[in-house]
Amino acid sequence: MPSKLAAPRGTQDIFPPQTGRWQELEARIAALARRYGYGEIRTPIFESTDLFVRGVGETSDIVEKEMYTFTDKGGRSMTLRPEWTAPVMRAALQHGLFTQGPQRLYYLGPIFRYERPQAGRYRQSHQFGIECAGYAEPQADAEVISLAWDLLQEYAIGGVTLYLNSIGDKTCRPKYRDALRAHFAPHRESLSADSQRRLERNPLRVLDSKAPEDQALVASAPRLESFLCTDCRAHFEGVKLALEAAGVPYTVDARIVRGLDYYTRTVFEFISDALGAQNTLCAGGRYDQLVGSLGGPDVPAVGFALGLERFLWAIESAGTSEEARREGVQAIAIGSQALQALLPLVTGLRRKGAGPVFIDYGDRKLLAQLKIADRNNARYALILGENELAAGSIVLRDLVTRTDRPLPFGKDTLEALGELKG
RNA sequence: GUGACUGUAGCUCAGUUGGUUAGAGCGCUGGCCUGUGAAGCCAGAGGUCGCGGGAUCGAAGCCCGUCAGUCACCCCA
Repeated sequence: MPSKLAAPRGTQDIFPPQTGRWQELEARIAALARRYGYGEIRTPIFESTDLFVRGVGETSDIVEKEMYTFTDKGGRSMTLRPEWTAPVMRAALQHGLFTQGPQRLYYLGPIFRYERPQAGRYRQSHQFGIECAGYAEPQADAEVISLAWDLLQEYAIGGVTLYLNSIGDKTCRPKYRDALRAHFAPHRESLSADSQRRLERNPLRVLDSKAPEDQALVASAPRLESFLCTDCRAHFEGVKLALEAAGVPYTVDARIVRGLDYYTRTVFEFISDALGAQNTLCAGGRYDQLVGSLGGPDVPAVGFALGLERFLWAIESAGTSEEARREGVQAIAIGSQALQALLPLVTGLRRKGAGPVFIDYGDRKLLAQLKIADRNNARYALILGENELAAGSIVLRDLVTRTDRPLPFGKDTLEALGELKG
């Protein structure tokens, strides 16, 4: 393989028919977002490095080791977007959107993270997500979750569980953090190396450790639930109530803590059992402090991000994707004279936009061209050879029923073919 | 960043204890079956056996390194 000219590690080239599946998913996402009243936002693919350091958090893994950072010719430090929320909030803030009341925005596009690729994880991947900004009310949390749920339902993706938790806010979380430290510190030597590191940086993350030696201590750790302040508790109850009203089933899981620093109160993940180790299809939460930390007013907000590669993977393993149907026409000319005569009809059919029109220019025999029609998944073949030219006719062959129908070949042929669709 | 496994034609893979010009299927190109499709027959193109070094009379098979891919860890969409 010419490794020198291969796509960079962790990126992929996408071809037909796979690009068709992407287009279909993107179209359905746009329609769904619109039904919920969300409008699309597009932001630059790179931003000031500082935006992510301040927005996502200095101690997050994204900022610590996963950013694609470069210096531009003006000596500014720039970073390829590793996540959308900070840029979206930056853009809304910059253009004064928050002075106009609550905002419902969705986005769809690539993100970049410098990680070792594996199943369901890439260095360039694509996310769909929404941000609902301006509402502190729990109904907004449920709305966001409900939209994600609907998308999963549309594709009949089974084996998905919604895990829900509240991680408190700036009044109650510090107390819980201290309690966790107090709980783990005496046993720090028996914790896994990773967890010992987590204990210093972000004790909450010890809770979702997978290391077997940590499990006993994790199980006996104090529950965040008992530390939630009354406001957070009320909010969490409100989210549950609104989810029940929306008919969205959930499972409360105290171990959901999320990796980004900006989350407050509600956090959630949609986990699929059809994927590999990277089984989070969609995740998000509330981030009431982010806009303020970017230098804006206090704007409460909630959102999620969904990984499109993982979503397409889940669709594939759910077997929800449809077989490619035969569509369009293969125009077949036998001989250069017939080709010349057929071209206007081909152009006419293409301009009518009824479906794909294929044609082979290679001076091949009928048999060879029918094989090409098969490969193109054409529904019909239009055959023009010497016999037809002499008779002033053209043969329309239905490639599914394998039946021929002669039609007069002339000015009216295009109209006669009007009913051809798929 | 760590670990395990893998790396032979466009794709999927053979290649037997190291031994002469490296194979198959599919795909591609051309031909045949005197113009009717997932077919058959014939022929052809296409490979510095990931790359570099080493030991050997001799390496696609062994040793070392390196790069890439896959999966997993960390972490996350």
